[in-house]
Amino acid sequence: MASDKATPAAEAAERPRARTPRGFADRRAGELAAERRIVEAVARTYESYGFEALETGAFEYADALGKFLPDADRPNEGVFALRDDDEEWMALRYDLTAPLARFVAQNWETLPKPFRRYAFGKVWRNEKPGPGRYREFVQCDADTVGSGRPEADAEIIAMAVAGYAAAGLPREAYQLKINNRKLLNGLLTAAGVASEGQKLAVLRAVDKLDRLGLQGVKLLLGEGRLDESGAFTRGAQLDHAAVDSVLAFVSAGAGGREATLSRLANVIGGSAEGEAGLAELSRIGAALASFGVGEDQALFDPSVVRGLEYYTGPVFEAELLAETVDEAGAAVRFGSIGGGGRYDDLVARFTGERTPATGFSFGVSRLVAALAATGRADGLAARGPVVVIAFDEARMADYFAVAAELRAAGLSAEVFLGQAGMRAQMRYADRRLSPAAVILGEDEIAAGQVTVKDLDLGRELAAGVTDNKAWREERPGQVTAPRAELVATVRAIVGRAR
RNA sequence: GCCGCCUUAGCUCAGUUGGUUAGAGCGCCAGAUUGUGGCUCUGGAGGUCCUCCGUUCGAUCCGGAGAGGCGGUACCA
Repeated sequence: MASDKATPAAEAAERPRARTPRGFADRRAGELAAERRIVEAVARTYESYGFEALETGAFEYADALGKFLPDADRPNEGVFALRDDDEEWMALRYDLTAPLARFVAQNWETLPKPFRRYAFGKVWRNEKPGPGRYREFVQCDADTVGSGRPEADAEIIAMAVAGYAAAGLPREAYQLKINNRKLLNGLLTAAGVASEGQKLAVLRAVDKLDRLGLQGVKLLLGEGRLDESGAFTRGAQLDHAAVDSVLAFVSAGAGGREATLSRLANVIGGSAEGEAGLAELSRIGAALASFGVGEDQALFDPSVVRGLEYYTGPVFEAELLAETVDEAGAAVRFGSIGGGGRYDDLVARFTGERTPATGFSFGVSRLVAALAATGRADGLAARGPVVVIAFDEARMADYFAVAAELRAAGLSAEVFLGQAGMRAQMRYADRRLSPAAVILGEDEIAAGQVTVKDLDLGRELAAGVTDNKAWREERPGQVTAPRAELVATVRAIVGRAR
């Protein structure tokens, strides 16, 4: 502390501004509880399918994440990176799949194969944040490494569906769409598109189908598209015949899985790769049926492509269907609440050996937001503890004894530790959404009693009360019992709270 | 990254044609009510008017640059 007084303005200028970093969010008890419920439910589901838990560190060496980092101050965009003591670039993981590939490569010899694991945790992306789009969020992944069978893909899909159910998402609220990269690849090859860059541009164009519609995608497949802001996006430069066959392909969805498959067979142009993709989807479909996954939950949709380049075959995406609006009444699109696919080349980056792998990533943070928006986050506000009113400085020991007694009985309880009158303490308990307050004043102590107030009952009755004096004198939901019956009395009241 | 709009109290927003004490509603704190949540009434606290530079006797207001937010677009291994 400086002894001479700085001017108030100078002092203020030195103070840091209290603010959350861009794209990061503070999350409070209610949201955390909802998230924990979801993660636990999903983890239990994955374990019931025989997947084991795995945790890896938040940082990975940047080369393990597949980033090429030049000797510049700033490594590639998209990740948060820093240089370790030994000059090695380390980066916060941007998903849970790349760390898995690293782990599998490192421990391949000793792992039971196929290796099936689930993992949950935070991932970080250094990207432009937006509504429902953060730079730090939680994912829950399940992957099977070492099995190329389509049944492994089907199992992952069935598990994802079971996970959403366990998380409390109603089945009509979302759809899981399945496609195979091999179909479009084969179609493009048959149409004479050889360049990888062009194929990638086609994938990007198809990815925008939900936003731009068939017309927009048509432009992006050909010359390019001029958007409302005046910016021009160069297209994939396909010729008319190729554009038409891609559009026919992405429009071949809808209907049951079998129907979609037979429709796709007519539009993929008869390439070997396309046929292989079709055969895989057919086996996935058969397996899904035996897993009991309904046609309305998981369907084949040729318009699903997924952005990640490393997918080599089947790709999946879970999309929230429910229409939701924000506080201002504007429509909110949550986009995908999970996705995944087969990535047979990822482990090979480390080992040089092609290792089949498939997995699904569950967007936990998105799902919490989605459940809240669909009004299914039953009370995102967390319930508070039983509050023991601190009446008298000299009696603090009694209050702590009451709280300890309640805790020993398995109830959450706390003694009010601020400096405030009883009115403010009641208001505190009200705001914490506490189910009950324990009042132990001079009168109660003298009489060997304790007063317990049912705050939920008061909350219900408060709406109809117009006179404060009457409200106070009625003391709704308040009971005074012998001190020895404290726990039973509180329990009777708390038991009624949700 | 690029384009457009925006930034005044904790929140939602007025306002100042450049001038001395910048406002409202809600929220917050206290009292009315020596020991009781809501309503009502009374009082109170809370602002570098996003930041820096420039123009000016004087800038929250005008000009420039930057930051942050929102929307669109691109990218997303």
